[in-house]
Amino acid sequence: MTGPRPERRSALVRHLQHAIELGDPELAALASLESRPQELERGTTLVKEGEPYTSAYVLQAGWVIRHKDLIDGRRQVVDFMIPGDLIGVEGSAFHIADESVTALTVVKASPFDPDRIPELFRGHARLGAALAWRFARDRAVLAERVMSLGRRTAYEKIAHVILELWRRLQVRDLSDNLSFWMPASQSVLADLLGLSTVHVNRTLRKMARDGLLRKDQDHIYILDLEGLVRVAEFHDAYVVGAPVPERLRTALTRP
Amino acid sequence: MTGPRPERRSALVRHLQHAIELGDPELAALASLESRPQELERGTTLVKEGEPYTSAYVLQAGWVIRHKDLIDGRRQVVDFMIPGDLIGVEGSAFHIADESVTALTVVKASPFDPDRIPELFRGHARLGAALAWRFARDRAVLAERVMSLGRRTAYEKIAHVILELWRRLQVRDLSDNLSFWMPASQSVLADLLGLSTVHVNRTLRKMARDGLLRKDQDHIYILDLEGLVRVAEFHDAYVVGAPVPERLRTALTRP
DNA sequence: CGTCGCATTGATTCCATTCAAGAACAGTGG
DNA sequence: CCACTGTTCTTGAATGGAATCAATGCGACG
Repeated sequence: MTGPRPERRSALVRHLQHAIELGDPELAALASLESRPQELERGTTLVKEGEPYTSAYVLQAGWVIRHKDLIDGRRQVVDFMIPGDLIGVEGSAFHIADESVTALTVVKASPFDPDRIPELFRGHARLGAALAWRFARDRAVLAERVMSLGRRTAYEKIAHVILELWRRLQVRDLSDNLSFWMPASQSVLADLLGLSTVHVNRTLRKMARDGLLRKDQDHIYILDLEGLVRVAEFHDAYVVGAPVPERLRTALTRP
Repeated sequence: MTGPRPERRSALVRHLQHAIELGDPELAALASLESRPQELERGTTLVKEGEPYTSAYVLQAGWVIRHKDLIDGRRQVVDFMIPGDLIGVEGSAFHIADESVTALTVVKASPFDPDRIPELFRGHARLGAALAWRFARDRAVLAERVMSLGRRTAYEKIAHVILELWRRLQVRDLSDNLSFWMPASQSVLADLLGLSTVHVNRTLRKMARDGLLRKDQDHIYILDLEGLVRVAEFHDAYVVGAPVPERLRTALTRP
């Protein structure tokens, strides 16, 4: 209801800690990444496809998209990034960016040097593990997106992303009960789901008529959770909200 | 030309070493994963969506697919896995599998206990880094698949996967010059690209007429590499074949 | 108050699907 | 060695889901 809301404690720490138990040295290392957030205006390009990675960021507030573009203008949004996400960490593993990253809203982000990542790996095995877990989780989300793009109908696609976003936000305490701030236009949604804007509009309308969900300027209201889950065949348990196996969570606690 | 070909040295070691310099202890640890390969017949399910992970494997020979299925039978192939890939490592990070893994051919695979992964992380930071790099690279490949599924035409989709596979195989010495063993039927290809079998067939035909590529029972022959690259807007440099930044490759060499 | 981005709706077109059915193989067993 | 059977590949015809083209409404903003 309230638009972007400031987090109390660090969303980054909170969700990495969900995966791996972190000790004081790790927390200190992370804290140093989160200093001096910059404010970036909507539309700012943080990473540009085809160019070298420059800075990396911890996203503190606002939404950002990863996207790829074809020369003739076709655009594919690969994923949304929400507060707590790391932008441009891949810079530690690749020279050249394979996706662009663009601010969808005004954004607060703490820049840091991606060259420090390997250093973190060396000094803090637990952070390395947490980061690997994170990459694996991202991969799982993308695999689900592939399923949507390849085999789901427009109606099912929309149902599925909405549920996915809802859960991702919920895990970070960024959603109200059955509604959340969603600053993506129908056209952005279209580019995420491989549809045309017009068709997204029509489908959204239909879903509202069917009493499943409603979307206004920048909020989503889930009207029939059960219904959406059924339509989308949404299985949350083993992706977004999956608990991390104990053996991994604590395996590195005593080095 | 020759069907599946046995690798001289371990494909797993070869490609992890591409990312991170490994020392003797790491090599020893990996060697222990690659013992006693089992032979599995075509169609064997190694991992089943919705069920707990059991064993993990190092794929030694043959092709395997990761796929997801909807209740009404629609199927999406998420990715191919080729010799040197690790099957079911996610088992260390998740309880329940979100994808099925099925053998597309007769397969040789070395089973190992996924619970050993966290242990590897602790004992060998470099392996942890290599694994993280691997997840990141998988994610990049999937992002490119998302682009294909969302915004490319059938013609472009096929051109793109073929090039992607060609490069992935090449990096592991599994392709001949401009042709490679490709044991996926048109129907599997269709499920990968979000198309119908019929349309894959027609498009493949057209691409052959246009002199771009030819596919027979289980081989792909690239006839016009330049042409394919142009059609697909294929940028290899920053995904499959990307060199790993020196700072990461060697960052952990002296702990 | 005009402009610009976003949402909405109608009309038309098209890429890809579905349905159908025959051909080409590969593997199996008599 | 050859019928028998089951995939996989091919091609034609009809249908359909989503795209494109086009036009209007509407709220935010300088």
